[in-house]
This record gives sequence, structure tokens and C-alpha cells, in this order.
Amino acid sequence: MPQKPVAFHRHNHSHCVSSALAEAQELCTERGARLTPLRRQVLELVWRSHRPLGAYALMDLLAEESTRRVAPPTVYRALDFLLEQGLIHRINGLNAFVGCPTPNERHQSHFLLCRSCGVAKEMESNDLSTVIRKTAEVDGFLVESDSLEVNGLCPSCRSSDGA
Amino acid sequence: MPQKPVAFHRHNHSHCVSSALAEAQELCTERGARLTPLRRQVLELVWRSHRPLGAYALMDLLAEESTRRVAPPTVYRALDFLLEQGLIHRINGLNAFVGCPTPNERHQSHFLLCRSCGVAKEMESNDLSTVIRKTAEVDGFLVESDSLEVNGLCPSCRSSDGA
DNA sequence: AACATTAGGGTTATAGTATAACATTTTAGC
DNA sequence: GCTAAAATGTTATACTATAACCCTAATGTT
Ligand SMILES: [Zn+2]
Ligand SMILES: [Zn+2]
Ligand SMILES: [Zn+2]
Ligand SMILES: [Zn+2]
Repeated sequence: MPQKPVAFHRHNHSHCVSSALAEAQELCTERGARLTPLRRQVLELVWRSHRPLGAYALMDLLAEESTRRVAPPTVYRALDFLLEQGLIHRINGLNAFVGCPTPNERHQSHFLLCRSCGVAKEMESNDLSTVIRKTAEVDGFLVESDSLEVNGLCPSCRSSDGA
Repeated sequence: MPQKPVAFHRHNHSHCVSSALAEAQELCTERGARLTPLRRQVLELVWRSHRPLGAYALMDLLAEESTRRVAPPTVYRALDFLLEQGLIHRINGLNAFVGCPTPNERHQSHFLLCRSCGVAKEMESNDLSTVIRKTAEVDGFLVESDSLEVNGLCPSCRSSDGA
């Protein structure tokens, strides 16, 4: 029976944000990485919703948010840091970025992307990575990373006829 | 035991090109789609190698090839047509395009991408699509399309220490 | 053949995404 | 405080993609 995971549910979203920020801080401290105010702010903006956000949208939000005008390199550098730390993922098909709910465990970027509401839900199945690696091995290919983007309709949009 | 599929082999590449063009012509005729000289030429250039090519690289090749100066919209329109017909795939992670070896059967874009030699090999396993769909169903997600890009080392580069 | 209709392509301008290169500020270790 | 390294600021530019408008070529009808 199909389930609605958090990103596809109505839920108390402020909890997502605060726990994501807390966990990010914890991980960075643990790793000796510096979650600076700017980086934290970008992460917070990314977590505003479960929808992937583009770099320029983030720039605009930063400007609104804090009267802090940032140029593209600034936001891209913050995004690079967050990517390196596994705190966000990049959705190539959308040129956009979304928060990772489980940054503590290293993993690849596998997402369900709803074309109707725009919500991105990370697929947390390990089987997927295993199947990918095994399929690649048949061709003698050594996998270093992979990225899966699945487009379609989330449970909510599906039931409300999201066409 | 790992195998080297065509794209990762040394092979008579002119055969890839000619058979791809022939099959494209056949499919388009069958479908009432028009494989115009420009579209055919772009497809031929895409098939020059098994490496994904960017739109602007294709523009440059067109210019060299035929003294035919084309502007971006021209090449993008040709690429759009080829994508619609399933004759090429887009590699989002590279902003580039590569020929499809099996355009007769509709399928999703699943690729092995060698970071050393740049060759792209399409993964033709159906199991992969099945696993993806089933995994998505667990979340109640209706899959419409998906895209998988696997980065790493092809058999050749792997054995010659492609780091 | 003349005509209308549609699709393909040419052209110009511009939007959207990302990075190079260099200057300045902040931070951490001594 | 001094120094070195890291982070951010700043300017310019590269790379990718599309909008809008026009013209020509192909197709189908009378
Ligand atoms: Zn994640
Ligand atoms: Zn939805
Ligand atoms: Zn294909
Ligand atoms: Zn290789």
C-alpha cells in the first residue's frame, strides 16, 4: 500500500528546517568544517520548502531576506560547500538545489520529482544503488557516483488529478 | 565476467554512424516525421563519437563541416526534434547530447559516463527501469520518466589506470 | 497552376546558469 | 599582534538556452 513520505505530506515544516540546521551544525563541527552565517542562511533558504531552488532564486531570497546583496559567485560558493558536505543535492534536470534529509550517511542523489507541485523527495532505498552498481559491473564499468531523477506525480497530485 | 560493450571497445565506428542514420531514416519515414538535411547532419555529428556533445560544439562542427553558419536556435530545434523522436538522449550532467543506439524501442535515459575518456554507454537493462518504478511506487509516486547518469571509469580506462 | 496552410529554418536579441580572476575581509594558529 | 589560510566581495565574462519575429519550403486543396 502506497505511503506518503514527509515531503509529500502536509507536515509541520518548521521542524524540517530546524532539525536540518541543527544536524548540519553538528556534522560540520564534527568534521571541522565551518558552517558560516552565509552558508547557514543559504541552507535555511534551501530548506524553506521541499522544492529545488535555483542559484539565482536563492540570490533573490537572500536579497529580500537580509538586505544583503550577493553576487553569483558568493551563492555558488556557499552551494559548493553545502554540496561537498552532503547537506544539499543538485538536481541537474532543474539546475536547482534541495536539502538532504540524511546528510550523516554518504549516498548518491536519487530523487522523485513531482511535475505538478514541484516537491522533491529523496529516495532512500539502498537497493537502488546496489542494482545500479551491479548493472554497471556487467559492462565492466567502475561506478564512482550516480544521479537518478524520476519525474512524475507525487501521491497528493496524483489523487487530485495533477495533469 | 565483465564485458566491454561496443561503445567501450575499439570498433569500426563508421558502422555505428551509417546504421544509426539508416535506422533514423527508417523510423522517421514510418512515423511521418521529416528527417531534413539539417536534422540528419546534426544526428551525424552527434554520432561522430560515443561522447556526448554540447549544442555549441555541434554549432562549431556544423560551421566547419559545411560553411553553413547556424545560430543557436537552429541547432536547438534540430536537437529538440531528435529528442522527440528518441534518436538522441540528453545528458543533463554534461549539458550534452549523445546518439541512442536503440531508438526503435521507447525507453528512459540510463547512461554510464567515463570521466576519463568521455565515452557514454547506454545501459540497456530493463531491470533498472523496473526497480526504479517499484521503488517509486513504495512512496505512492507515479513515474512518467526518469534519467540515470552513472559516473566512473569504463573498462578500458579502468585497466589503464584512468585516474 | 494558384492558393491556403503548416512546418522548418534564419536572424536578432535576450534570458538564465555558472565561473574566472583578483581584491578585501575574516578567521585560526602561532 | 603577526602570519597564513579561508571566506567573502567585486567585476567581468563564459556558457547554455529560448523568445520573438520573419521568411522560405513543403504539403494539401481547389
Ligand atoms: Zn541525500
Ligand atoms: Zn505533487
Ligand atoms: Zn536510448
Ligand atoms: Zn574511458
